Amino acid sequence: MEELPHRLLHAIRQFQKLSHTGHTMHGLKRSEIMMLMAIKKGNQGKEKHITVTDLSTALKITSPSVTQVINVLENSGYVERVNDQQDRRIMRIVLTDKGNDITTQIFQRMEEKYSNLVDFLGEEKSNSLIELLDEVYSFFSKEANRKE
Amino acid sequence: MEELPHRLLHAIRQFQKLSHTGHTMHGLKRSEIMMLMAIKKGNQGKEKHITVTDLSTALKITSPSVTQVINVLENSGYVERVNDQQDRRIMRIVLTDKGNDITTQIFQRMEEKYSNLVDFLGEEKSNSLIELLDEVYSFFSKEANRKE
DNA sequence: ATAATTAGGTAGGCTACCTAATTATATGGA
DNA sequence: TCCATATAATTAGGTAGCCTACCTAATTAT
Repeated sequence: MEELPHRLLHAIRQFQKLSHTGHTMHGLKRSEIMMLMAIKKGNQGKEKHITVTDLSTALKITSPSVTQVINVLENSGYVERVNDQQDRRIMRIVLTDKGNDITTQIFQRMEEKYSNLVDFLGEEKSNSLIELLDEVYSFFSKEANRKE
Repeated sequence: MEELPHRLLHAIRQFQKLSHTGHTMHGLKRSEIMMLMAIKKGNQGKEKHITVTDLSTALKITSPSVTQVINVLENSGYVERVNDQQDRRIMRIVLTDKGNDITTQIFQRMEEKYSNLVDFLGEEKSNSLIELLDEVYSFFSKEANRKE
């Protein structure tokens, strides 16, 4: 039996390779899907629509990266940019009807996919996994900061 | 409290973002480090050195991708290509002394890093995590195959 | 007024992959 | 023995998803 740290390294590496599979639908790329979900989530039940900066924070990518994805989604007619009236530097990102429809479908499919995973793992294990992933995330985030 | 599937999705997404941080040292890229480790591991205690095809399988990337990384490592003097005598189509990849030294250091640092993680989590949780990551991996692999 | 900051955008580059086509070699069967 | 096919690796070119460096416009603080 290999040592624990090596087995952990291997399991993590293997798991992280998954990020490049799946998550494409309706001809949208993974990054676009994540953006649409963040926009819908950010706008839910709020009177003010989400901004580029908020999206950058939510998705943990830089604002130029947000801009690029929004450009694609705007050209495809899924979102619109609306100038804020109070602060004219701010762009608020709004889903079009078409964008809203597709994002609703995306949420449904994601819900389905991850519900299946929860069924597969069981509720207890799913909760442990969330907890463990958070712990590892904070461990590596701390480590990354320490090395700056 | 949000629903379990959504929390799981979020935890997984967040965790997978980690793959783009860390893992660079000695001016080597993540892909190059992974390649060096695979070469050293593949050559350990074997009379025949590892091939491009073996590396492709081990790292789960295509053989053209292996070739590219090997080119960089060869130009930097970390590895050498050696023609197989029995089958001259085959290239065997060998670490140079310089390559071996650096890979030994890489293994040490990885060992240290993941030992720290194991210490942080504790042995029991580390084992659970490995098990859970494997389960999720097999779940999504199955799903990806099903959709082909 | 002016300095500093904030929000967002543009241009260009990088990593880590990929697919398709090509070259070189090996091998099983007519 | 020759050929068709298979296999190993490489070459050529592309893509997704980020990044940095820098810019303008607008706001806030002095």
